[in-house]
Amino acid sequence: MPLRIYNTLTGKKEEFVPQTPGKVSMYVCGVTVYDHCHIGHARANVVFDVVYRYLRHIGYDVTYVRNYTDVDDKIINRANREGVDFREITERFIREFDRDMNALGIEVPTYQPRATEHIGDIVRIVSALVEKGFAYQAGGDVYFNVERYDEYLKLSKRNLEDMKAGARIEVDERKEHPMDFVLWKEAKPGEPSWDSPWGKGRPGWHIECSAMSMRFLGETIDIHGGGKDLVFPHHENEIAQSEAATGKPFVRYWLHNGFVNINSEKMSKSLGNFFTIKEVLDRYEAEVLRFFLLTAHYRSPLDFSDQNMNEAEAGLDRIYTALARMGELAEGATDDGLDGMPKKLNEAHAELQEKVVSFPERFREAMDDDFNTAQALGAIFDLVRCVNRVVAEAPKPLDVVRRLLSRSRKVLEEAGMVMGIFRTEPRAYLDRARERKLKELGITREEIEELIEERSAARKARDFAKSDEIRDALLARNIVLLDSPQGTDWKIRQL
RNA sequence: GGCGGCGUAGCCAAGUGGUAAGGCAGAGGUCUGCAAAACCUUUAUUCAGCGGUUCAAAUCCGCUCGCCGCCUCCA
Repeated sequence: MPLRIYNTLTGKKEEFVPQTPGKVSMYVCGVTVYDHCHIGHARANVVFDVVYRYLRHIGYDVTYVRNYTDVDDKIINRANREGVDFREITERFIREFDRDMNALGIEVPTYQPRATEHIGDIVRIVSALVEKGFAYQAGGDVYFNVERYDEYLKLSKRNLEDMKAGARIEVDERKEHPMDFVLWKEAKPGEPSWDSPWGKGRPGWHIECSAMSMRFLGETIDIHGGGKDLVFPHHENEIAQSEAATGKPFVRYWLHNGFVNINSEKMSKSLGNFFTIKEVLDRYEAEVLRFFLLTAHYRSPLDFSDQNMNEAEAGLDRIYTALARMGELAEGATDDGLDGMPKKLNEAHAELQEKVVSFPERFREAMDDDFNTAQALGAIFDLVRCVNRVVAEAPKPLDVVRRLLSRSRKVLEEAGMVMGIFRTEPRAYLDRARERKLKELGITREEIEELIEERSAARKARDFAKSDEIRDALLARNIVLLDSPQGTDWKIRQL
């Protein structure tokens, strides 16, 4: 099965065929660096990180560009408000963005250009558009004339007449058509500016992405991604100005991720219903947020709530716990020769063998179907259940079983690499998650272990009243005890 | 007003023509001193509603209801 991708431009899932065999060029619209990132930004970046990882996983050589928009009205406004140079704002939020992305385990793209580093490229494209008659100067501004470009609105599938009818924007008198958009903006006194054939000014919002995409990836690229809210006007305008300038298709596959919602409403700055990445990472492991973001298909809306995050945490915990067991039981075992293994296995073993051997294919099928991470997670849980079953039946497994467990861990970790989860050594993850929660609960590991010791002694003496008293006391503080023949472990109660 | 999307169990969520993955929560069981964890069994004769196409529909078509998004900065 080939990889199939939903293309916003055609409105269909299409087989993915890059223009150069074996190579993929991919551009994703980054953030405007004027404020903290919220989990909507986290989603977009996690989604395209998984796309990037998966494409490489299946053998493509991927060149991935993600920009920083570091000149824009909002940045200037903030700089004015704080009374600082705009670069102070952009530097600060670029650092924050990088820190957030790093925490989320987002791979660093091949190139991370900034708009201000490409003013020359931008001016060249705008000049070409003016020369070709697609753009016109009005005072110190340069506008793109949407009526000259026949295919305008092909991405968002609207038409100019309807847009005019529903327009809520005040129309600038100098525009030839109300929908014309600015390519180059004249600088007001005190604003950051660059020299251009039209005087001092700065780029309009959309042109930078065209310029950087062409600079690093060429005039036609394979994949361009971003949030659904960028379809219009941002990506529509990128297409218009790029294709008008080069006469070539700009992007072959357009990908757009759905929003993160709060109570079914889009999370956004203007509604004020957003959570920053940092806030969320104070409460949850970064992998929990990543896992949560991957529980739904990337194009679907995803509701952020405590309950949903807690469920994601429980799910990830379950997988990590199983991985830890696999690691312990399969220590030193090889995972060779599983396919021709003798049929002397019992039912549970046979099921595990079947599941583990078929897992990579199931995973790939899910991911090939427009990066269906929700389905991929289903396959992961399915395998985890089989593993747990085998482990529950045989605490001291035979060599063949240890080989099955070793392979299980291997295939799960491979899948985890693609999704950017299970990146931590399982015990280390579980310990860290526990420590974080202990702090919240105001109890220490030593305290718990002391009480467990005390309880073990009571149990040995068959003083169950005391034993249960200790257990209940811990439970009241949200510590759950897990007894096993190897001793007593503990975990934090899911709330 | 224009355009687009969504509605699958108590909750989250896959499934786009062949008879409903998975997770969480719930119930019963195994294990346990009792629990917890884990495992086993179980929980949608049915996919918002109504019609239609088809041998066959959650999946295609039409209508109705409800929710959401874009059309203004937005991941």
